[in-house]
Amino acid sequence: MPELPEVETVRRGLKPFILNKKIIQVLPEPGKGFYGTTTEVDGAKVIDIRRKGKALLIDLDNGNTLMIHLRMTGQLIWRGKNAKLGQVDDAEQFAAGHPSKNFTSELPNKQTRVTFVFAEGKLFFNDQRKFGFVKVLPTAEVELDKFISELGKEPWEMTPEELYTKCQRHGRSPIKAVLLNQKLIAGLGNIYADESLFYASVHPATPAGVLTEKQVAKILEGACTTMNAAIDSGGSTMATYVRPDGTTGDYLEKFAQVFRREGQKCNRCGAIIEKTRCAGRGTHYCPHCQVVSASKMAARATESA
DNA sequence: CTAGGATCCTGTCAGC
DNA sequence: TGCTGACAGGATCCTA
Repeated sequence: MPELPEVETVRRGLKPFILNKKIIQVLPEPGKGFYGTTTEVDGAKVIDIRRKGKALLIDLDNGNTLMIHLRMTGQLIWRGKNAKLGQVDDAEQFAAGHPSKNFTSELPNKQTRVTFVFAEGKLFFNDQRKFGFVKVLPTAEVELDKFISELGKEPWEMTPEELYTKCQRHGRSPIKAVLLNQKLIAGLGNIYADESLFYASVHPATPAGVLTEKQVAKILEGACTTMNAAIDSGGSTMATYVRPDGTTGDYLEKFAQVFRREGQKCNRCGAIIEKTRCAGRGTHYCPHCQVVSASKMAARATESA
């Protein structure tokens, strides 16, 4: 799950709990995604929490930074020392990232990769698959990290012209593949790529090179709009995972127009949303609203002939 | 250089 | 019930 809005939600949500607090001890599970030594972390105070694309950066007062990437199934869960299990208590608990029952179950568990012990509580880094990681870096060298240094601009930092140029350069790639490439544009994952393309009424398989500047601008607008909406609604957190009646759900229900809505009606035109495979990923779209541009142009040519 | 596919890992779900 | 294969909210590595 964790795309830019979820990582931003983690950043904002963790701040009140760990900013200016001391990590008494870090407890990594051996071989499970902690790169560094515990002595680089133990006893250090958190002085800032930043985000670059989908990477979370926790700056420490000893000159080191914890770079955390949640990848597909990572989660960060704060349990205050007075937290009561199963109780949604914003003052004592915070959970965000890949939504799962870990949000409300006892921790650490089998999926816990790293535990950060504070006097005020514990921060758990959980990951169902082992794709996520925590890496200790000198703060001064964060920008040199390969992932960070090659990261593209975030949608709101980018002009439509810039994205259009990238689309031209990768003209034969489906537009969805361009949107998923963090080196070209940072922060979009499978959900927001699909949602942005729905917003712009562009078919995910459209070769990036055939898109007009206007279409690219609309896609960029869609990325900004859908991700901002997700950040505003809290992304995937415990609050959006646990419904008021105590059952669990998915924050996607609140705003997704196409993602995981295959077989349901398009909110715009009523057609049935379809799911296919594009750029190696499950891809959702409305077959009526989102038509491949190339075929659109061909149809127009036929009409005028 | 770009484009496409395999791959890392564990869990879940659909279909026998 | 148990087995099997597909596939998953990400990114990298390898090949052509």
